[in-house]
Amino acid sequence: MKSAQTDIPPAHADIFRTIAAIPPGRVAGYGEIAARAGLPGRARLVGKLLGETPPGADLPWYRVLRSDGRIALPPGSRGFREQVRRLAAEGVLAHNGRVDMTRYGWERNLDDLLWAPPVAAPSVRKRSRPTR
DNA sequence: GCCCTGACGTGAA
DNA sequence: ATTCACGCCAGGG
Repeated sequence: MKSAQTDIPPAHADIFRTIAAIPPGRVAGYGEIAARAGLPGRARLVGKLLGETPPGADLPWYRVLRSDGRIALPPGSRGFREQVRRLAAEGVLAHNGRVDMTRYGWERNLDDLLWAPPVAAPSVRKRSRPTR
């Protein structure tokens, strides 16, 4: 019986589940999601699905970025700004539409070791430059 | 069936 | 940093 009411292909379900599993404050690439969902090389499928997914969906779609840390949506678009805002709300800062994957990436183990959090806060911290 | 178009990724120039 | 060509796959015309 193929009662067709939930026409959600298992592959899609796996992708959604994987996206939902991205830890808050972390981000992952389309390809990474596909691979984790057991569909290596299917990055485009992930993008396709998110494109079909309504903004109000109960899914952390904003934690998915391009492999280079760039936001995939058109710069300046509604969704783009929305994504930047949502990420910022989690502490993930984007500069010029780009996020530092070595710092916020789901798999940043390597960097984690190198980054060795300098416990004490340096008093000579440079102030963010005025604009840009 | 062919061609083009995507919230993509990677390697080469 | 940019641009191109491919690879990949689902849809649409």
